Amino acid sequence: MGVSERRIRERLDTRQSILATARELFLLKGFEATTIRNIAEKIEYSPSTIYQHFKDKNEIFYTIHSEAFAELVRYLNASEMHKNPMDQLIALGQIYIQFALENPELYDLMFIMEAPIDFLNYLEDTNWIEGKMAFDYLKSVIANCIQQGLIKETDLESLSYLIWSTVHGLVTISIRKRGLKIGLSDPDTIIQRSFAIFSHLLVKS
Amino acid sequence: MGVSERRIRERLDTRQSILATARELFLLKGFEATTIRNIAEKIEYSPSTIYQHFKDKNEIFYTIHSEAFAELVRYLNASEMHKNPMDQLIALGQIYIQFALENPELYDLMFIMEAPIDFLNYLEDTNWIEGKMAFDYLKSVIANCIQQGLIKETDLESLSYLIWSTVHGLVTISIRKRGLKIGLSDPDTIIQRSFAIFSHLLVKS
DNA sequence: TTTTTTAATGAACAATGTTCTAAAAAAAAA
DNA sequence: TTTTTTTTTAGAACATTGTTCATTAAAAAA
Repeated sequence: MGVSERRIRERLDTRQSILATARELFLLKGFEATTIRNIAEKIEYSPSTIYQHFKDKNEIFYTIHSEAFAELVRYLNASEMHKNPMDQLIALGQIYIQFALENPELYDLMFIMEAPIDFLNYLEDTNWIEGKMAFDYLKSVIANCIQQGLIKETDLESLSYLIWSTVHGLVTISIRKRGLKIGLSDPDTIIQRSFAIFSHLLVKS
Repeated sequence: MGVSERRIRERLDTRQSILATARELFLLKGFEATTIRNIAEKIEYSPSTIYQHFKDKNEIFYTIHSEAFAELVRYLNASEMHKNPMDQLIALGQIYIQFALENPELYDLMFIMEAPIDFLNYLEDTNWIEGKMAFDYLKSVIANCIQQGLIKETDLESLSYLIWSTVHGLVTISIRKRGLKIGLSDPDTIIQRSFAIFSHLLVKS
């Protein structure tokens, strides 16, 4: 009797609709303004039902954060068209920036906001696998560059952290609204130009 | 009759005690957990009294943010012991990082949190003078480097934005707890090493 | 049909930022 | 000194928030 299968399916459906609604509201109005009651109203359930699917608000946004990482990976995969690892590394940076500028709210959730990390801490989980995997991927590309003598640097971890930090810094100044407020012309343009300078520094090294 | 002077002085005193208490609680428990009622209780006034001195919570934290910038400037001034502008630039980066690691909550407030910028937006003020002045200072040092031929780069603004972004990225990954969670050994050490690599890239360019 | 399991709800709680009206205190005027 | 005016302070109240818990409704199993 496929009855229990149907119930599992139904449970998954409401779970998905919670996530979809949460994401929609989040992209529209931000984290704080996305309330449990708001989500509940939209999916036509009571607020308490949501707590049958998620421990708390943090878990909802941890889940959205995880899905966003899957999207980032889809973006980054495009870098593999380059056979030269140095070209791939530059492409990686550009795509990362592109993702952040096209999805500023999601980027914020993934790399700035506290909610997802708070949920990990609740789980007493010291491993942020989504971030770890992305960073490991970056490291592997940089390792290829070093191996082929395109970059002269032995400290793989520090160099990878530097490169990640640089693109992260470029986009977060803009995302957290510090760029516009100091009279920079166009945020996107200056980010691109700055990254171009950084690329040259790396290639020439 | 110095009575009105005394009253002005008293007003300033309670204002200062609000700020001191807000800062203390903020450093101890963070932004959200620092409530108006909490502050009021500590200074032995009612919550509504606080609203006679500040429009809202954002203004309180905008003010703390401004004071923190004064502290950052005190840190950065130490860089002027270097006569060579390239040395000064490197020192500037190191001191900036030092400030961020020694005052992570304040750095967060200054460069990541939304409260201060929200207050500026409420004022319809498009100018973030604290940030603008700090960035202009950085630009002037970099301009000296370019002028003396120590850096070959004509786009002053983009280069300055790159350098700021890099140190900002280095420290914010750590401050927003993304560093520990990907299995990096010691956050402070890797930040220092990454900045050293970046310095070399800059100097060699 | 009855029992058991599951799902969903509504009311309630404690806490938040903020506002508004009334009271208390202080200063100024008479 | 007494009265009036101004300034400060307080207290209650409002609308929201995340979250919990006892109860009800619904569905499945017996």
